[in-house]
Amino acid sequence: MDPHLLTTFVTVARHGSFSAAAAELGYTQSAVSQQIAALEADLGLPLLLRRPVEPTEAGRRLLEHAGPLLLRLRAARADVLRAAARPGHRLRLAVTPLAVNPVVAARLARARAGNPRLEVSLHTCGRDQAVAMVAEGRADLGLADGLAAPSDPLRLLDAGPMTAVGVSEEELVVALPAGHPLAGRAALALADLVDARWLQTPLCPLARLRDLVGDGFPVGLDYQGDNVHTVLNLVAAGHGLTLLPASALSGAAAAGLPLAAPRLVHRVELLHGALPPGPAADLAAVLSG
Amino acid sequence: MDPHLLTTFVTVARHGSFSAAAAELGYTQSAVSQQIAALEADLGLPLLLRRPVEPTEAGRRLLEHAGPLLLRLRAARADVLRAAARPGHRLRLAVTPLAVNPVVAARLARARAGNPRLEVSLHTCGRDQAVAMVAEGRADLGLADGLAAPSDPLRLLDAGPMTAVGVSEEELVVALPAGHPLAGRAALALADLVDARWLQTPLCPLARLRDLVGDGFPVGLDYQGDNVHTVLNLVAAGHGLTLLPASALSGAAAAGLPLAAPRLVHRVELLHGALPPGPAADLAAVLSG
DNA sequence: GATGCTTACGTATGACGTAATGATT
DNA sequence: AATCATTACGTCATACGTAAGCATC
Repeated sequence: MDPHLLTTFVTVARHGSFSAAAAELGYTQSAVSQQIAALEADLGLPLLLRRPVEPTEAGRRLLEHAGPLLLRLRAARADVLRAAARPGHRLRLAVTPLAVNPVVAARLARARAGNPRLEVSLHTCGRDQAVAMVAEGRADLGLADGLAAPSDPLRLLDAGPMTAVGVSEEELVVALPAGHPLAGRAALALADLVDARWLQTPLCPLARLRDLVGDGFPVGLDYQGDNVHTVLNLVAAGHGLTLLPASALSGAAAAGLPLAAPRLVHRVELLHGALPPGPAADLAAVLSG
Repeated sequence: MDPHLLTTFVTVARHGSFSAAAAELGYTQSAVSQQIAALEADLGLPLLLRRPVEPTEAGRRLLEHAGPLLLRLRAARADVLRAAARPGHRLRLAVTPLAVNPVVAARLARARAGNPRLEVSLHTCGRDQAVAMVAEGRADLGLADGLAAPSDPLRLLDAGPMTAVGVSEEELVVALPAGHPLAGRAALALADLVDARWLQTPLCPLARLRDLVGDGFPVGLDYQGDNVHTVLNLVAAGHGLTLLPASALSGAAAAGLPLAAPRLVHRVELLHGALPPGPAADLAAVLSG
């Protein structure tokens, strides 16, 4: 169960080919073959079917473990090195699309005003990627957002010991077309909307909604993108409903109605590993309020 | 960052001695010295101070990562092997002290009645140990209990992909001496008790309580044991209060008052890894109701 | 017959043990 | 002086590359 062999295994499984994996990893075909053979001998089980190359049942289980395992290994190394590295003025933040809300943006401005030498760059990415970037040291801080019950933490990918502190919790609103039959109400209960058509977007994943509330929420349209204006235009055109933080709807093409029950909020959390005193720690302190 | 070297590192750190670690691991002193040197060279940092042998700051960070990492590695291996192993009739359950409540015990009886060949053994241990035992395949199923908000999952140690399903949620009561000034009330709010003295026990860890409710809950007495009768006698004698599932107080020396707010429950979860069809899967199905 | 995985074999790297060296109490 | 970690060196295992073999499309 050498991580080296595990890396090779996941690469082979991803490509469905020994030779392609060998090319990516800088090995010969033969070496990859030997590594897979060694892993299979170690476990006493075949992990891959050949021709076509695809994982066996045991292989699929191992794949489920291998990804997180290798991530944590990289995270451990990065965390140790980061704790020892001398802090700089250039800070990279990994942010999810809706994490930079007015509260966060204002705090960021305050931090920059307090330290003019600070150079900040924001990199938008998905939630798991943000966690991975912080864990692996490719970002100094992370800001991740998501749906949660009030004062409940987000369920983030576990990449080992990492700090996650709540930064803001904001009201969620149901975005729906201006002419929608329910658009006149003062507030909406999610229970009344389980049978409506919903947008499936990374900004409001229906799987998470079902997880929190229960079954239902049929998919009206799947939008693989994180542009709020696009989402609102899709909502306005009747493709489906979605949930957004209230601040994301200012001057929008769609109506936004507060969510009555069950009570859910849009939560933003700040992520970071070990932070030696320095600009990164200062920024983290300002952002977490 | 070879797991091999990581294992050696944690062993050395635990013993505070290269030679003792070498003896435990079956290496020579020299080999251990070389392994630590290799790890330090790989990271470019000293991890241990010598004479006396104790971790540096970087070493402490690595230690935090190494334990869970090695656990997940063993868990991955165990999970793959378990999925392939032929199921037997002897099932080992890792259970935390309060996990076997009347509901669980009744379901276990039902399962045994339904399959007379079933041989079950229960092994009591702490929560993290229970997770580790299931993850590493030293137990077929696990039953873990803890405090949680209603229908919230327990926060268990993450040892990789593992199934955790709720089995029972039960009312919590505040155990207090029969003559206590509050003992006459119908129910109690936790907020009224943050300044009372509390028992610190594995059955009701105050850290978890503070995590869920807020600061306070000063320690009256620390009891390192899991015997409910002992706890109730300590409560009756006025050493401090504690929370227990209602069913644990039948015929007790202390009074038990229902908890009004904030609403917390005693939750039991069933843990298992990959379960091929067989007695283990059948038992899991019965236990999860 | 071409493509792609496996096997055989030679080489080189490195991991451990023995034994000598050095440091600390 | 005794204890314990480090360094030096010899040996053995193993991991990779080259090249030949073999199965599948």
